[in-house]
Amino acid sequence: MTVRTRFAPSPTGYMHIGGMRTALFNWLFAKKHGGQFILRIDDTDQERNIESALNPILQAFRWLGLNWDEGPETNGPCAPYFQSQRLHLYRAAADRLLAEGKAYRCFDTPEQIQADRTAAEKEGRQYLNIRRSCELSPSQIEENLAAGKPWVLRFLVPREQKIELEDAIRGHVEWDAGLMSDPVIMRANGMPLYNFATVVDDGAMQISHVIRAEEHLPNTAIQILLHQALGNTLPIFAHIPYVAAPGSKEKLAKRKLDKYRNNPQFKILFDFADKVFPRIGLAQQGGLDPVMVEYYEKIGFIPAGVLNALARLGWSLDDSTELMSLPFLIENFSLERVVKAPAGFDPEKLLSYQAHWMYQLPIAERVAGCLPYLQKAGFVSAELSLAEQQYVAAVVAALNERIKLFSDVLTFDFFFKDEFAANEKDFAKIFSKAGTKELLLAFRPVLDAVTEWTAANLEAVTRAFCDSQGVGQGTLNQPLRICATGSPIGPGVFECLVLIGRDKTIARIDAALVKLASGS
RNA sequence: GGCCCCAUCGUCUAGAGGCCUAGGACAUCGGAUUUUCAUUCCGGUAACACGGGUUCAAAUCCCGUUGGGGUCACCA
Repeated sequence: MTVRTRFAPSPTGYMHIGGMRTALFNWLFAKKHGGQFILRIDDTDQERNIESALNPILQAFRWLGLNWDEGPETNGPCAPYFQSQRLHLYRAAADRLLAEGKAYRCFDTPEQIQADRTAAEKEGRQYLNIRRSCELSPSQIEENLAAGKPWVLRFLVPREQKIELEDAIRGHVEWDAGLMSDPVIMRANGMPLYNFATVVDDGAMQISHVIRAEEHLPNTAIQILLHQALGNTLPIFAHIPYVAAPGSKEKLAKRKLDKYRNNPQFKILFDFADKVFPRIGLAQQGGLDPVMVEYYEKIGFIPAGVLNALARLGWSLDDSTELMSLPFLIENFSLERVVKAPAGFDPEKLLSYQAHWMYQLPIAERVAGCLPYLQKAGFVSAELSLAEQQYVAAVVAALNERIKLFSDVLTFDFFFKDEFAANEKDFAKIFSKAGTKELLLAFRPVLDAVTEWTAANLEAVTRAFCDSQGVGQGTLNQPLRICATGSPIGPGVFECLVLIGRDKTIARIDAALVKLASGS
């Protein structure tokens, strides 16, 4: 059997990070078994269909490097892959069910249905369709149709049946069809409903494994019935746990975003957004938030980090393997090792995977990743000169593991800005020590006399000076750093001085000395 | 509320009856290296929801309780 999996997003304008995890599992399973991964667009609900809402979804797949074998743009043997272009298939299947008496035209108005529901609730019994329309004679139906009375097509649930499922992850699950109401499969406007379109397409596209989040488990009962009615071979179902909000068991949902802002684990991601997006010209965070895959791309994560974190959400290889590349995942992924309980999304763990994979990235790629941030922030020109290119490369190399996200380069803006203000608190703290100001003052001419402006020489000069003054080197290094960079953190102080350059360094120290003279 | 699912450190997880004095990772707390920061290295704190069974033996099997969650549309 050829393994064929699919992911069927609705074009909502963004790619949900939890949905991405589901897509990843589908993709990995298909790749692992040499099968195909299909992208199918569920765009049957016109109201939910936003113009150009598909692109962010495709972009998320492209960014992470998850290619689809069949789907939009690539097409394939089961084209088209947009459900809105497959209506004839749903209608044909619906006609068949109607002709075979497995579905019926329901003329009940929505108000009537609602009244039935309310009545059932009042009496404390489970609501089931009253199936009035099934009592209609053929001539009465003809009359209704001729009169243009609106109707929907409902699937006639075989109520005497028990539905059994052997889920690849959950094991045996069963339902009593006698408790299920007849689902609408075609709308009044002739559009199919999700459960029906899904079954028709999964059948037509010969999907072998339906891997999806567990919130679809209740749908599965109906879908199994529908598959049976249509005479389809049942796919294997695998219901993976949903992705929960950090530190909770609740499904991660975009509409709960406001609540997440106060979530301590989630906070770091919102903080990144607040810090970075305004600096790269994205007002209102560019409409991006940590529920969306786009957020991670725009804030400067790399695919390997995100992929590793996603893979470990509800899945593990063994008792110790944490760091996994995409090729490694393909080789080792299995449904058997998917856990059953919901997995809380953990931004901190994501960050640790990110840090690891970022450091694996060749320096040239790290530079390439950082550049757009510097350009958008206006620190380097859009048309990069060779000198700029080399300077950025030198800075990124010096920053080394201090860059975890590409956008982290903006934290070290003192390498790029002419003007900066030292952090008052750090500045005051460093110069609060008696003699520090005087030491720097005495060092100023020594620095001026330095001819060879290299890290090694600067260190040697500084060391000699400190020895002559009878103080430890650290006593001078920190004042030097805060004056030259404005920040108490960063690469080695001499590396910083070299990158900043002689003129700027001396100018900055002079500015600090003026400030100290007037201040205290 | 009906139906369904789930339950091991704060978090992600290992654990298929004896290898469990419950392992790893992230976070956290020390300590060493780095005269900043980050990295790296060592070490510590920290969990089987509860109650009954079954068994010589249960985190692991069964039942119940509690708790959490999903889903109940002419959304997907």
